[in-house]
Amino acid sequence: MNKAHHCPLNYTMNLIGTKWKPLILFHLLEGGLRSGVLQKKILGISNKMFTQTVRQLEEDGLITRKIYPVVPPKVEYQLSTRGQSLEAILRALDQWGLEDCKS
Amino acid sequence: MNKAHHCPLNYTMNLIGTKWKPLILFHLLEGGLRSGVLQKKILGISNKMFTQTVRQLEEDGLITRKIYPVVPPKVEYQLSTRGQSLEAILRALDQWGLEDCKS
DNA sequence: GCAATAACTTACTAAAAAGTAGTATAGTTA
DNA sequence: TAACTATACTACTTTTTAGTAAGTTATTGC
Repeated sequence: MNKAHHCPLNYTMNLIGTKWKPLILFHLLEGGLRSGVLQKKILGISNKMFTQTVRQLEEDGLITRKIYPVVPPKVEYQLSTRGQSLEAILRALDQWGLEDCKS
Repeated sequence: MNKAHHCPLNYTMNLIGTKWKPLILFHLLEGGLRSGVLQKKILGISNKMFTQTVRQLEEDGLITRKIYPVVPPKVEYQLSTRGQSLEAILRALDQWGLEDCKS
């Protein structure tokens, strides 16, 4: 918590209110993924934004990063407990978009 | 819909995934508010960002704007039906922040 | 006729987020 | 020994978002 928040919503949005964060979290809902596989699922993301975003998510404790000491590198990301606790919200946001599109 | 979305979540975030939009919507959940009153509730927002954001929300059909032809001006904002449909999500985001803060 | 009012606009600047392209790593395989 | 691999980093530029400060409006009340 590095900023004052008069409203918890504000706090939440500072954590996940960016273009790519919710998308990455969403794609990890079904389980951990290897870095390259996850990145390919996020259509349109640049390589830079991908690593930058997963780094922030890791710093904020929303995902974990497991490094296998092999060559070429192997890295797996998965939701932390804290990240998992966003599941209902992520699915609700997705569902809302799905239904709203119809109109 | 001005952008391609491979995932409805993406669509939703393009609508409300900014610093101020969710906050403004959230403060309208309890009912319509006069412009000045609403703005004072959003601590830290600049006058420019306030009008700019409510304009976008209106364009996107998430809030309505009622103008009373008096002097000095009187304007009231309230959630549209589409905006109301975000209620569960807004409250969930707020609630999540509240509980996450504890840790 | 001049200040006060509430909502809004505009020109300008600053900061944050995102994109592009190139580079590093270090074993493995050809 | 040179290309290949998956992951990540860096410098640089562009785009988007946000902030500051000033101005506009049209009536009311002094």
